[in-house]
Amino acid sequence: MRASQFFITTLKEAPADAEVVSHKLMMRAGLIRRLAGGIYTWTPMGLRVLRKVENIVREEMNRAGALELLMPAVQPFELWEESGRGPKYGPELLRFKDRHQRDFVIGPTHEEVITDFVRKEVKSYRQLPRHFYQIQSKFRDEIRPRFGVMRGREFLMKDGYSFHTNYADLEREYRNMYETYSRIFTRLGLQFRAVAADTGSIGGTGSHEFHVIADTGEDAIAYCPDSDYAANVELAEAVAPAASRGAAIETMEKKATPGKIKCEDVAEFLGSAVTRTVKAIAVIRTELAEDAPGRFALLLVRGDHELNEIKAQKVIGEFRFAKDEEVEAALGCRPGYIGPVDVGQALVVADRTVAAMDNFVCGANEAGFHLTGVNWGRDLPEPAQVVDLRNVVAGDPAPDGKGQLALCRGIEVGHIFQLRTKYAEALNCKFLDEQGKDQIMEMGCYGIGVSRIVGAAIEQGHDDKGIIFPATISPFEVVIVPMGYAKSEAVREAADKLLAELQAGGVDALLDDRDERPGSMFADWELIGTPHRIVVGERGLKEGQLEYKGRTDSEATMIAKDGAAEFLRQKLCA
RNA sequence: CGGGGUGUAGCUCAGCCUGGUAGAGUACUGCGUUCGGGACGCAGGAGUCGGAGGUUCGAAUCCUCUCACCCCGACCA
Repeated sequence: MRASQFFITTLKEAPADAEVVSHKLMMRAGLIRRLAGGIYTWTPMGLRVLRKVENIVREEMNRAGALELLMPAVQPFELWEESGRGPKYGPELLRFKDRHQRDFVIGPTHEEVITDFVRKEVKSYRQLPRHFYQIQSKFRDEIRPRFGVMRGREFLMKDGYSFHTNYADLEREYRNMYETYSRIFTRLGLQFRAVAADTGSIGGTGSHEFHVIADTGEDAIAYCPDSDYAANVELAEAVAPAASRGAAIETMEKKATPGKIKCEDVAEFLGSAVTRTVKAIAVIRTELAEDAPGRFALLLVRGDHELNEIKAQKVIGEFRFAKDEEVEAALGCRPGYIGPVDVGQALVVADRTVAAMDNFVCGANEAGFHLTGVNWGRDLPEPAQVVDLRNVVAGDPAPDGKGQLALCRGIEVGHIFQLRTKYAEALNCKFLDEQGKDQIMEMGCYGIGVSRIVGAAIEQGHDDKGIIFPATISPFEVVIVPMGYAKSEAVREAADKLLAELQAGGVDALLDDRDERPGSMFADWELIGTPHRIVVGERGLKEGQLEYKGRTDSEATMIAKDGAAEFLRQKLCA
């Protein structure tokens, strides 16, 4: 490829709406351009990267025995009604009507469509197991698209679905995919970690997420440095404290704490520790009738802990945070000074840590006052439920008992699920077994965020000059930068010859024959992140030499002109 | 959806408070000089000042409404 025949649009400054490095650099390097919120055009430069990622994914999926197919982006809404997922998926589904007023959606995922396909095409145990996948644009009407391609509304995804006669075989394929994903992310040159995950709205049981480790990641991951335990914080269990509750030595007292709402402030004001305070979060359980007792509930976590809403939901069902008026109606006090003492009909659910506390501080249900020296059993009834309600924090004991948890952040680039029979049952996807009996199929599903990987790779590989792409996904593997291509016959000849040699050897090379000043060309290619650069100049040519510099090398090195193509081929194999 | 902020040239932003001829840098076009680390000079094209309504002799500037985008909280590859 020659730059004059390609399309290069770099920017000196990133658009103001780009927040994270990968988004800024993708804009600056001209990989993507925004069309609307969370919707991007991939330029020829960006598309090269996307295609390379896609092809690695494809190769490994094929190698693992999965079969590629392509399903429509547009799906009849009927299928979503049949699976029962229509109402649940809700506003994220982009719905529309065709000219006959029939309901359609732009697919956010394809469990329904693939299950419909398989239920129609696969009738016998002899046709199983089967794993189909596709690489296709998805659309999810995200509440808040951001970070460019990392959380777009339209994005490229590899989604695979496997079908089995029994659970053991599903587990086998699940392990196969676990291995395959590990291979894919390794080939992509990413530093990643597989973590146990919540199964979210897709449902099912076993599930792992694959995270690219990056500080800008949207997910928090808890892991144990001393074992292989790793889980999304959404899921990571906060185990019950080892120490049991102490004796009720203090008497309960009401203390004025004017203007002190946050637990830290209250603790400081009272000369106590935050770890002795209890935070009460008022919620409304929306599944219960308006006047049902316990519809209004108080969730208690220690002052320095954070409520885990997913865990809470598993215990008390669907809920939302109570409005100020609702809190006042139930407790006679606005949020800020609420607590679990004397709460009438309200359901009190305590985190395990809170249940083990003694002589603690909490709100007095009276504006401007807190209670100190509060003790379970003496000053208030034992909590109705004692459960794991909070996010784990660094230093918590690991649930596997093998040390302490540490936290890091990650970008979710892959997710594998054991769906079991959830969709097969809803959509009546059956096969005939050896005995000629109808059986529901076991299903697995496996996703990779192809476009997100590009962003994640940049989050992990960049410096102050720009992107540092692994050679496997760089838009070009080698860039040839001639000094005075238009002026010098010798330079032109040498550059053309090297390009031809590299191309003949299957190297993805670009010759920058633009009539630009050297500085701009260097800056452009460092921004774009190509891993290998050859400078062709009259100076070196006189000695029969070219100049080589790897993207992360601090110094350039001179290499023999005649061996340059071979030299680069070896660099690329290394 | 709730809370905060921003909309002026492709991009980054000034001008707005205190109303009076729409600006700079960068990018782009032409010419010349330059040419191994984002060159320089001259000339040029480019903006219904997000949109609508209002106040005013006069609105980018003040008021109202609207739309879009960004940031902080509930989703997911």
